[in-house]
Amino acid sequence: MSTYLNDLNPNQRAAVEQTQGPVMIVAGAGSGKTKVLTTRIAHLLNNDVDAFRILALTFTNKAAAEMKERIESILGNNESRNLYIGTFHSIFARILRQEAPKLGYPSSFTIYDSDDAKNLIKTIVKEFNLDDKIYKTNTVYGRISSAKNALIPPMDYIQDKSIGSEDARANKPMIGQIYAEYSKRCFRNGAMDFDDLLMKMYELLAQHPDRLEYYQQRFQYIMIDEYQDTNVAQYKIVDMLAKKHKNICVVGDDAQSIYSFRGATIENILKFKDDYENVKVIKLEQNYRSTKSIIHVANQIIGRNKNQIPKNLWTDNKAGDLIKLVRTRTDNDEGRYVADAIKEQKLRNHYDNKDFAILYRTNAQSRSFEESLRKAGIPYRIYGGLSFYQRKEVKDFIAYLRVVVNQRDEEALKRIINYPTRGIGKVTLDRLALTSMQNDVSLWETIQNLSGTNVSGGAANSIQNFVLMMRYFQESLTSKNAYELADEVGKQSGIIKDLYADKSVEGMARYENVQELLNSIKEYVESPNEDGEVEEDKSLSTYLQNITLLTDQDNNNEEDKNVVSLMTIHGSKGLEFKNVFAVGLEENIFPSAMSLFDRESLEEERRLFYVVVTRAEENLWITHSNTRYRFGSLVSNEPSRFIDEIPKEYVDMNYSGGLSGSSGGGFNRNTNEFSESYNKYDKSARYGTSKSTRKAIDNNTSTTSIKEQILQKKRKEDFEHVPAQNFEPSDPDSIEVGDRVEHTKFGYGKVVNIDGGMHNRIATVEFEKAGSRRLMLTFAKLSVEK
DNA sequence: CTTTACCCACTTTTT
DNA sequence: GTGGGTAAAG
Repeated sequence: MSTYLNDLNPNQRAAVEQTQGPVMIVAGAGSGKTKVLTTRIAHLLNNDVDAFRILALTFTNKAAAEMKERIESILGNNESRNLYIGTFHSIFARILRQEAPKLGYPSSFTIYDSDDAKNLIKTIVKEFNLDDKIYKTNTVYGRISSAKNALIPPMDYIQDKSIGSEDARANKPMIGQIYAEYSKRCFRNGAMDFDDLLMKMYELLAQHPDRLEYYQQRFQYIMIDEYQDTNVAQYKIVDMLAKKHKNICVVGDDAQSIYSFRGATIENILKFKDDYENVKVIKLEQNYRSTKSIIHVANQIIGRNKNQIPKNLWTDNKAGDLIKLVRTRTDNDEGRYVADAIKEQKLRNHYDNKDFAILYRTNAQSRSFEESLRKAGIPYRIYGGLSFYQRKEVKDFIAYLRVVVNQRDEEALKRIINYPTRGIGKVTLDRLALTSMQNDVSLWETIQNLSGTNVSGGAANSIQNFVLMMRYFQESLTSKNAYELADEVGKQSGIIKDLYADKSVEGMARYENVQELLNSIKEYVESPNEDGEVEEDKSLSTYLQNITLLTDQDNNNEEDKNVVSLMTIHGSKGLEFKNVFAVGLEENIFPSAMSLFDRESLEEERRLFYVVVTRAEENLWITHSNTRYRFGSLVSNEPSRFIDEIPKEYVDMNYSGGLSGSSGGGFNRNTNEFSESYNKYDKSARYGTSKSTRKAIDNNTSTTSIKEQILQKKRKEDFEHVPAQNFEPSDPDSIEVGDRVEHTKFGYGKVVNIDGGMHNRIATVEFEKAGSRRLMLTFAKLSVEK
């Protein structure tokens, strides 16, 4: 008998062993959800279920990769190769490649990312002679995307009265027409966008009963991670697939639903029980990740939300430290503070770089942290943001490859037809576009034969040469592997030469990026297939199919492992870190300015706050800055309302001790702003504590030690030092053991020891009232008594 | 036709 | 502060 079941608690084990019938697992943060899912799959395999019969869907590549890895390590063999584990998008893309002809698409269809999609929309808006101030690309794209995620095709969209009046009210009555044209063009270009991967999958199953039958039969066991984040399309597809065998297991946590902007509807998890008969509901409520303090704070926060499934998250872990609250003066100070704190923690508690994460609400906030970490010599990695494949030079190069594989891919063709510049300018392109539109053919077809166009002379000549070159590439498509062909493209097209010629810093970086792309293609060609597909095909087309849905974070270099992680809170879902810095806790940033108007989106922001708090295993810092640069100008933001929602007895305002002083850090109790917001909080405190969270506190056996901490903190606060009027910090390098020093907050004391290196000297100071403290001299602001 | 110089809109969050 | 788009200059 296998031992893997013994590692599970009773509820986890029940979830694993309940393999038949519909199961809903409500899994709180850190309750071992991934462990349950992976063990469950291993258990199925162990009980003679064929890997081919199992489908497991996740939302991110990261989650899918982790599941695969963990199943392999449980099984100790590569039986998992035949499993279908992946994101909704990548699994459906794989199926759609095989079924493409049924839908009229080529199996080598291109996948448009949102940039491609937006460019196409922009083109259409222009062709329709619409005002792009009214028909903003992002808005139109958003409308189309939501329609697709709700499985509304263009004709239904146009005919739907309520949608029509909604668009009319917004003064955008033509969106339906744009949507129709957009779909037509995607189809003609042999391209699907992200949303099509869902919608076309649905159409395949809905319109082809034999395919539905086939996939129902094939996927007898279906598991879905993060079910609270599914949208209507995902829901419908899964529902159809599972209808026959009804062995469907969904895992989710309504408290962590943070993707409604992408069409996710919390309804799906709430109504699951109505969709199937005899649904087994299993709750996982024991948290194995975080300290009691963190869990308590998290429960308090989420307790403020109205809409939720009642649950009681608890932990047996130690009480842990209080939440460290830090205010800084500027965003750069915030960056510096975090870098210094990481340095200090590493020295003091022997943490590795990988034990730290800096989590922010928007990608744009990463800059100040990048800068400070670089200066401090701390290695880091930014996840998300502009991924490698989205960089202009990489996209340009890939555009060549895309056209070689699929000539109809018009977005790619437009990128490269005059890159590097070959004398095919705007006027020429406009003429070509016009002819294409009149004849209703693709741009590629138009440029095959220029006789019907009014393009001539140098431009016509260039186009002919371009066409010849692309045809030449296409001829090698089957004879050359991906790397050989890509290398050829780089050289013949002139891209490499063009990039090499630019000797500026950015230009060199671009050149290196393209070289890196070529390297990765080479690696792809030389590495064995681990996809589970039995294909030794290393052609360019298979390569492209493999990368389009890879956003980033796939290059898990060993050397990259022990680094500080920077990412958005959305990106951090499912991950855990010993030390978490939740940064930029300011009104208009977090909660986002967009969310302040209605309760629902504010609650979603609060769930997001819940997510970031529950990422932390041991220590959680919450930082915010008085001022920061946004859109290039200085703005000042109020502290986030979420800060007030943390029970104040769990907050250590003095944590930043050494940082207090003019450079900010911690709450200065002389500014009454903070106590005001606390008074506000006190009045509403009762409403904040739900029954379930209160129970969690009562169950908390070692609250005493937390109380003890709170008492200690109170004692610390009992003294108040007013610095001398002429207080001026001394040069940190001049401070020696034995000096009598004054600190702005801790008062007078004596330096008893100094350790640490040249630029991060740490002094141990015995203060008369504040006791013994270890302070980093670079920012402690100590004045030596003469 | 290409390069340069300004202007603007941009910041939620992801596949 | 950036990147893309447009208008004028080369």
